[in-house]
Amino acid sequence: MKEGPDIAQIGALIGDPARANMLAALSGGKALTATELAAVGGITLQTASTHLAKLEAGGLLTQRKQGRHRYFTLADEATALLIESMMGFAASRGHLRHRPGPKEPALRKARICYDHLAGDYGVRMLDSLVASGAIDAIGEGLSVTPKGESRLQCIGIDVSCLKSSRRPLCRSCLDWSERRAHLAGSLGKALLSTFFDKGWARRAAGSRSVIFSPEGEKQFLSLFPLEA
Amino acid sequence: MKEGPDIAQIGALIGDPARANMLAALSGGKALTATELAAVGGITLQTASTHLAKLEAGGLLTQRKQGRHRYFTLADEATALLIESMMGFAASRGHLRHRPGPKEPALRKARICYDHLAGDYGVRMLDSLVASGAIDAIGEGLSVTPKGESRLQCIGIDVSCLKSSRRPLCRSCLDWSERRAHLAGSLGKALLSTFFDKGWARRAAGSRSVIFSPEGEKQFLSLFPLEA
DNA sequence: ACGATGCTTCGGTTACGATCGAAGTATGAA
DNA sequence: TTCATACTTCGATCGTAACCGAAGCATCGT
Repeated sequence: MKEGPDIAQIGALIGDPARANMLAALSGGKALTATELAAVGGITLQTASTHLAKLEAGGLLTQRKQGRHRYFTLADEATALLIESMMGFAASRGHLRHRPGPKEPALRKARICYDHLAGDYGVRMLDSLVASGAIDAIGEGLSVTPKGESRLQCIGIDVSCLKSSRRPLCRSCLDWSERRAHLAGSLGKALLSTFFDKGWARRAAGSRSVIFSPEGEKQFLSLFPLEA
Repeated sequence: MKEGPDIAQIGALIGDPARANMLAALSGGKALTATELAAVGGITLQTASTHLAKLEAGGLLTQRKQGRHRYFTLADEATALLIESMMGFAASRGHLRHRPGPKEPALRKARICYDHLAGDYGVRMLDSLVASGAIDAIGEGLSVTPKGESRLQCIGIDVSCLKSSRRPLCRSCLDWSERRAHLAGSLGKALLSTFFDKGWARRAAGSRSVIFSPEGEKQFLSLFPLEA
């Protein structure tokens, strides 16, 4: 049976706890240094260095050096999607990292997934966009309606401009905490950046959580109401 | 960093070569016995037994005993999708199982992916269905048009009947050999069974290849022509 | 030039898990 | 009952890879 691609290699790469923690941290979309990644992996810098070298050789990471720092990021969106889909799968099988206790409620509420909004708020946003007819959900796919295009324009997002990029405009991404889809793709990214720009939300310090300001939360909830 | 689901566990499960080979074999959709799986993994029966126990405990497999045999299958479609998406990812990073030589051309041409058709022919089928207007491809999603529904009726597939099942009708599945989408979901399954029923094609003995008869190939190609 | 910081490489230890031989259990056939 | 097949469990071996201490580069600040 020497046919087909080798799943075992990438499986083994993701299969080490230290590496898995690093990848999960990087799926927050931010570039991190080797030292930071060593911390999230719970290992020393030397060990982290060898791990990172393996991940890079395996095509999961890219690094760029900047001064005396080395910043690591996930290789591309496909890698981020793989990590996130494995998280969804693991959650569905009850493989939780420690105890299934209360966990981080803030993380379930709103967090970053690569470059877009996930968690309860991410799912709510997509639900609301679909319910109001701004996005068409056909089968597994999503597309922006003309109505939605003008509505997004009001929020300050130029959809036609996003369309010209090579990256898909809308993509649905399975949310591991909600087990439902939220909005990814360039539109998902644009929406989240808009929230940041308007000061409605900000990233938490050392985590993937997204924290809304009281005013931002009010705006967000009125902009994306739950269907009646 | 004790947040979120544990990717490392399933990563490690898939990360062992013997287990990965077993899973790849099972993603052919057929139930296999422990002895058969030991063969594809290249290990003894005892070792295979412990591997299979781990995979089952991890929620990747289910077994049902039948007489003195034990038949193993992938736990569900989500598992099959995960395996296949990892294959796609591995292929995109050039992780091939041995040498990237000529490989199995039959496997690239047509093979089973869980329960539907993949490979060159699988991709061609979806392309043709989209080009002829039988299936709408919106963003990442697929849906059958009224026109397509009547056309499929002629082949002998009752779409409205398939719609009533809980499983999604159309789903696109990334093909690792072609690096393009082919048709999965209940419609993909129905199409492949139809080909089998009509005697157009059959499964190869110990492989995931699908072999078309000369007559079946002719019918298939005329039914799903390439766009001009 | 000097030390400090960020990271890699080397060497050696350690631990985990994959592996198989042998023995044990279950089902079916004679 | 007896033997054969299909599989699991036990026990022991062995190899690999994760790990860290220490030393080696590279870059920056002063």
